Amino acid sequence: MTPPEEPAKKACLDRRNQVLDAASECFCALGFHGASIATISKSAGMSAGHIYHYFENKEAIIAAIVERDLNEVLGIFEQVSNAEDVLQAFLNRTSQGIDAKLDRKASALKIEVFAEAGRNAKVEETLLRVDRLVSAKILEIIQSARRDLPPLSEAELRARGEVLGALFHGLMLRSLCNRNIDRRALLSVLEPTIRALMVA
Amino acid sequence: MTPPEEPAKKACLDRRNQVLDAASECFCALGFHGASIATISKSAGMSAGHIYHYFENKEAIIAAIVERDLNEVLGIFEQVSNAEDVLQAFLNRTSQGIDAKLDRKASALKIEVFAEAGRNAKVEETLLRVDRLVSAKILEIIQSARRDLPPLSEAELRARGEVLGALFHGLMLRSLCNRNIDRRALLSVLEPTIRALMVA
Amino acid sequence: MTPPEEPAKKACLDRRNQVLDAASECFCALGFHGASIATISKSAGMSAGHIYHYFENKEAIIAAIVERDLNEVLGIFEQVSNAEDVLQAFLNRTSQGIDAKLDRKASALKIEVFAEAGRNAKVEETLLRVDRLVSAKILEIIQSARRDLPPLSEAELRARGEVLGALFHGLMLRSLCNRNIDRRALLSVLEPTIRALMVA
Amino acid sequence: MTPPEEPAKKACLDRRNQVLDAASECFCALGFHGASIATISKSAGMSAGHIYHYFENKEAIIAAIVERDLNEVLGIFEQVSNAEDVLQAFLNRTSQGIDAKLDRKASALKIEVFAEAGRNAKVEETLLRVDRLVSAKILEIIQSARRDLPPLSEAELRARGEVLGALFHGLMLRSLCNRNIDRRALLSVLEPTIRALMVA
DNA sequence: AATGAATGAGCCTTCATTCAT
DNA sequence: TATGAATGAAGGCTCATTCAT
Repeated sequence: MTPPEEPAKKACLDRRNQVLDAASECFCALGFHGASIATISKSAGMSAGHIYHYFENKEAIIAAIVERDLNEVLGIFEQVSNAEDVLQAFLNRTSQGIDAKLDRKASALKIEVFAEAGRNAKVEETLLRVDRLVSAKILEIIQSARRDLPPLSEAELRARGEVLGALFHGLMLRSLCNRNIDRRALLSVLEPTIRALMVA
Repeated sequence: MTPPEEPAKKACLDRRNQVLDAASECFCALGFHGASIATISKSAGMSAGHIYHYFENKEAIIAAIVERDLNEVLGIFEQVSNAEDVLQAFLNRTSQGIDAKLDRKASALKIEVFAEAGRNAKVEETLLRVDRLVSAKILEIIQSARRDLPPLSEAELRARGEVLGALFHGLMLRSLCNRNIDRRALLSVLEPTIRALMVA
Repeated sequence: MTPPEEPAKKACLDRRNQVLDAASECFCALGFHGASIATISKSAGMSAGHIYHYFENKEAIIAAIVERDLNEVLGIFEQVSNAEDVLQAFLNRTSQGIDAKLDRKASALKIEVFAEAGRNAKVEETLLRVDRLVSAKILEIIQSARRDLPPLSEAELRARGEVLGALFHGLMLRSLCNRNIDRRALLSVLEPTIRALMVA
Repeated sequence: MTPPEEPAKKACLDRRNQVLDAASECFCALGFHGASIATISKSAGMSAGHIYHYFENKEAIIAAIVERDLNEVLGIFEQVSNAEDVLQAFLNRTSQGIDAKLDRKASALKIEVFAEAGRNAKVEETLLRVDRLVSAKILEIIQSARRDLPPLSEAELRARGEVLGALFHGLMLRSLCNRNIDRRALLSVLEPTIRALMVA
């Protein structure tokens, strides 16, 4: 009922983030439905009722987390996109990307987001919105990497973007199936694959 | 009056599958938490209480569905693995694979499974067990496709398997982000990528 | 979620009425907001959750009570309307009408209904719907009593109906203000007033 | 710097009335339970916490409003009672009385008060206390109007007062049932009725 | 005087599960 | 085998009220 005002005070924002951090952790461990407001409030060191001073409802907490996480991803792609040699920048980031995707906790939360998007319009909207931005960035990156190559058809360009996306998204799911993925070997397989998808 | 054992058992199994089918549909549309036993029972044309004659609890229904779905996947890979020309068989299946992954409802359920695995030991066990089998099949397939090529190191082989897996798993997530994926273009990008991962 | 089916069983209807009776009592004593579902369920000898097998929600309980009470009133006016000498029948009922209105418990509940109608669309709808029927009956009664008199204009007829209605409705409020109303004296004042409103 | 006592007290009273006005409006629109302290404080342009500097609790706000409203009514009857020709004065006020009673918002609040009186001792006490005063005034008015007529028995006098009271109280309830009451026709029916109750 | 962060109790509602029939 | 009445434990959320500032 009391959504935070525009020029919210720092203390207020801190408290808000405190909720977000606690909720993130709880959602990771228990899922969106498994983590109750009571759980989160306990983890955030705050009464359950007070959480509603910072968020309209549980869904809004989820949406805020989703927004935060997705924007982080968006930031990374923007960095890559701004690099001199985008292909190289992309490949350089890949290693860190792998580490991120293979972090089971983090992946579990991301997967939760995808699952939630199927039933929660607000989450879906956020997911789609940010994904559109990220996808656009990826297409930019591919085109930028192919500066000296003949341009691709729109359809092919988009398809390559989707496959690249699938590759990284898919690693999250793999991390949940296999705890012992060999990062080094993975990287050595991923690199030529990415290179091929971008500049072949 | 009572029919002999065998048919009775069959009727029982049919009834069980009836629940599983109904539950599958409900879970697809509503998620594991969104679909209540009442919902499922209504959809299965059976009283809520009676469902407990066939399943110990809701978790068991989920586990059974996961088991069934994963075994289906396993079956597909076994078929491919038994083909004359495995690479070609794999590529042939890819088109159908794409259709399956881009079915948003079905993907939503699969994703739900992954999310659930993080909190539900039984589901995780099933997921890991079947995934181990599927992964092994994939490795077989790769090796079979490379019959005339120098063998890969264990690590590289596994990594290629993971990347192939990520590719397909990832498509499910992509389907949730983008409703308008161009199947044909996707296939034309996927084919050389898969080929490269298997026989390059 | 489980609204009662059309051919509901008797036991089920009994149980439903059991809730209605308990709720009526609780609402009388505590008001619609003061009486919680827990209170009602305790008073009905039933778990709180089970109440939702008979009513979609608390509002539906309120609506059912309102409906039941108002229909009772409607029935009385229908009886009067069907009498040989409606004026006399009306006057005869007046005494019982007074008793009903001066029953503080019953009046408190009715007043609660009026108050609730201001904020609860479903209750308002029920109140208005039944009141329309009752009002129409009253107009019929007046006209019937004036069979041998010159007809009234539509406006005057309606106004007389409203004043008659106000008289009885108002008694409920009076009963809440004054515990010691002299029924006999009241009747002797009411009778000529009603007579004048109907046949003067 | 601090202003002298008197004005300070006045400012305090003003602030108090500011709360009362805001609360009145909120209660009209939302009912006693529907209007939260937060709602009221927002409407009063004051923090929720600060309201507790002026009122012990929500109940006290309700009681104060009831007191204020009832005293207004009392004032009106006192004016009538002091008029030269009380019957005429009463009839003159009737038109305004009708307007007041047919104001649905205002009536809803009054009804709310009656409902609340059933559960809230403080409200009931106020209601009864003021009603006693008002009733006494009405009896005075009747007697004064009958100056040249034979006196009524105590019981009959009181009964006439109750019926007059019921008439006006009842109009509030009628206004909630029927939005389209014809004021003019109502007045023309009410006038002879009142006249009869007072001087017949 | 004034704020608004903070609490905690309580409310309505849902749902997995059990059990008498 | 089959039903559905019944329970009880949460869960999300609201709100009167308090208190440090």
